Amino acid sequence: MPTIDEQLTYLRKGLAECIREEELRERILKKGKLRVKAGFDPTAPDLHLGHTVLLRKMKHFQDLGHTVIFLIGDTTAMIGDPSGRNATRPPMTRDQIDANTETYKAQVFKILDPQKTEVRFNSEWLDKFGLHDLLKLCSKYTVARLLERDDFAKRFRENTPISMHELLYPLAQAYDSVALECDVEMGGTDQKFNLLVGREIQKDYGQPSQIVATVPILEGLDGEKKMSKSLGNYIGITEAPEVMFRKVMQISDDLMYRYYELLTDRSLADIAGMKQSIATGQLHPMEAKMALGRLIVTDFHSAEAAAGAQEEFTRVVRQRQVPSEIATVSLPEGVGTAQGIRVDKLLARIGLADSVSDAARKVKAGAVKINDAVVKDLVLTAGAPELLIQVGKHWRRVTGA
RNA sequence: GGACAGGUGGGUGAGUGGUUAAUACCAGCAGACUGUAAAUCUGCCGCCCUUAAGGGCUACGGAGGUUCGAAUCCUCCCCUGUCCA
Repeated sequence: MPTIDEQLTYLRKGLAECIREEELRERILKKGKLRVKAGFDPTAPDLHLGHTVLLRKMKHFQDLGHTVIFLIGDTTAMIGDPSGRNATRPPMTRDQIDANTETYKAQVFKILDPQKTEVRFNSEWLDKFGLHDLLKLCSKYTVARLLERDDFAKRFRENTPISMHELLYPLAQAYDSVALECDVEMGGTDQKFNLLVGREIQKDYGQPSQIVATVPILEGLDGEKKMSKSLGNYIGITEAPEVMFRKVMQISDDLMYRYYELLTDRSLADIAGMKQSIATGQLHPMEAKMALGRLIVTDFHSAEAAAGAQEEFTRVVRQRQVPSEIATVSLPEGVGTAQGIRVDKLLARIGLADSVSDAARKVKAGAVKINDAVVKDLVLTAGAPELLIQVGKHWRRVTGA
């Protein structure tokens, strides 16, 4: 067993903040096995690398023998965390939640140890929560304190609406910690306020205050906004090796170091050294980025898959050769005319364009290649048994022409 | 309950009767360049019909109305905010 200092060093690495570390030390020494919670929204079961920053850290707690509680906020999801735009969401059916939970498990256990993980739902206690309970909970906190939260403060200042139930979100989340008797709650830095409310509320319910550990929010592929599915700047952990690898290669050099730090086990010293080598020209940034791609693909697939993904990237992207795997579709109905095949309609039908109009625009822009020749005419007259179509970086093979 | 202000395309945000499918910026897509990095440059950026020229439809919170013509004017409704009670 590592010493307490070694344990703390292990846990601290990659944390944005730990409130408070002394308490964490004491708690570990006193209690040994801690209960570490993090909450997840049941509406978004598709995990991406942004989520894995937190999951990796949770795994570190498990590595030291602690219990991780993977909390699915099925009831709080009806409120929606106020940082989101749509404040109220329709309730989900039990079936939907269960299905999403299974999806979650399949993904989460790529990182977490199932033996040391409790999967829980906050409907377990929040569904029984009556007005009396709610009033008691509300009496423990003040409006002024709630309005300290960044986004509430901003919206209040800018006179944008804040609905009553949104104010309840941090309290409900805090109560989860009471119900689960958490020792530690983890979340992204954007969760800091909610996590701190948990500390206060636990005290009011006669429990020791949880330690709050936040992880940085991972920037998306654009390097600006946080990684999210709705922004489309994500790498999903169930994506194909080739896709993951290509997406990694898309990120900027600056972002690469950040990804190394938050998504791999490379030490900070290592990363600094790599940065230095690149600055002096000893290491090509592309090599470093490909190494990152291999690490990430290996985590979610395998080393072989990673090597294959890199080969594919080299062949398709760098050498501009035809991808080894191209989706094959048969020629859809209604795209043929007496003169030939209507390329715009074809592209729209097989998903290479958003609409027929969009497809026509792409053809006009010279972005469409069929059998390696740029398409200039909307009507394709040449009768080939098979069409190899390329629109930018998207490919399709069409049979039955 | 009263007075006032506002609701425009994925986002921000112009536009106060026609020449506006709607300025600009961001995002997005495609092309050039390249390490499919960044930066830069170019084109595109509602839907449908038409090989093309061109045509049709839908759109500025919702519903009506005025007008040859409305995002722009009027009425009612919905939503948001401010002030008063």
